[in-house]
Amino acid sequence: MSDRGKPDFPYRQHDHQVCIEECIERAEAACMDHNEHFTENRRAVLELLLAGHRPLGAYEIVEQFDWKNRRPAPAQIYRALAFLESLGLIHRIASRNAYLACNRPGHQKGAIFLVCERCELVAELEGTQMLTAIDNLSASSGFVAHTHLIEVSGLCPACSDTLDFERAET
Amino acid sequence: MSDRGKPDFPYRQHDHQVCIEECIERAEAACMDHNEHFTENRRAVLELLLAGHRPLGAYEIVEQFDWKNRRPAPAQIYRALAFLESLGLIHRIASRNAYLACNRPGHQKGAIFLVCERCELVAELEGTQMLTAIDNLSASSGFVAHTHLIEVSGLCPACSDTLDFERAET
DNA sequence: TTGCAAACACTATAACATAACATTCTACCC
DNA sequence: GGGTAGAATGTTATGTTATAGTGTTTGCAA
Ligand SMILES: [Zn+2]
Ligand SMILES: [Zn+2]
Ligand SMILES: [Zn+2]
Ligand SMILES: [Zn+2]
Repeated sequence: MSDRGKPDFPYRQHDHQVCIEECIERAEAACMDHNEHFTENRRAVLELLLAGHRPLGAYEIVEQFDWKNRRPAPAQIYRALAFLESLGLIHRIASRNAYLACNRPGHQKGAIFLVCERCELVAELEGTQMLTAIDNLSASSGFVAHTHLIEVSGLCPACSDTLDFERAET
Repeated sequence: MSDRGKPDFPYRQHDHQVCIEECIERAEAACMDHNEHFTENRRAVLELLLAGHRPLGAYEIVEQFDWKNRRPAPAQIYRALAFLESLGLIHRIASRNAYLACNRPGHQKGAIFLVCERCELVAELEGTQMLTAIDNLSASSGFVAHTHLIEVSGLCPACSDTLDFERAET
């Protein structure tokens, strides 16, 4: 069992191969559930996103995608991204125009994204409580909330330490 | 004195002319403070954004901008937007790729945006408490937060009522 | 008035995303 | 198997958002 879902994941050391395999399995299961096909294209796009806990732009995916010596057109990548997002397997990071593989099984809604400005690592935190608080705040103005976007930019633990160290050295 | 800053602003009826004038005055003051110029271009862009409590895309601004019979290039609009944003006079609404005039004097940081999916009206709520909560949550993972993006999509009070009414009629 | 820095004008291009339509694949019925 | 409907893909083109680069004008001060 992985540490996925714990608050300091993915900052902690973990077996990322297992991490990837779990996500792929989860994707297969999700497709089953929805009577959809986990086609080679969709799998390939998801695998590229799973390679690291960092978001990729659609055109970065195009560039890295040389499966069977083909170079797919953007439209195809965007189709796969839309499909994966509709199943909650990936998320769009609006502040980066980029896409991230979801790592919280069964919690596709209500995430808070912590985006490192230096290394681009993204952590996806459970945010249900925060969202409830925001919904209540909205409701007190008469606003009916449907979807939420919460992204925090800053420094991940490793980059924060590195910069502290560099500052101390000078 | 306007109702600006109260939780149900701008949903409530208000004298929008006063609303605009206050924002312009605030912009002039902010430029003074920073030893910057409130040039005609910058003023014109801000005025277009102030026309309604809804965000405009940069290219919408280009289209509406026929000041002195000129049609400025996008670059010029983006320069004005960057300037105004640096002074906290406008905000970028990431989920819409659009720009909104700020209506919370003195609170350029820590806003929560409520974006109506139907009429595009945007309310800007004070979100300091929420941000503190998010910072604490981030910090418990070792993440150092710098900037925050909180956008909620849904229905404003008026649109929510309208849709309820339409559903009741059928 | 001369010189400097900020702002502007203009052109081009980068970066991100979708529309439209033809073709291929897949599941299912006969 | 052969036909067929719907899903997925391949391909081309275009739409949309944002920035880079370069030269000119403007405002201000020494
Ligand atoms: Zn991992
Ligand atoms: Zn980092
Ligand atoms: Zn107003
Ligand atoms: Zn509305």
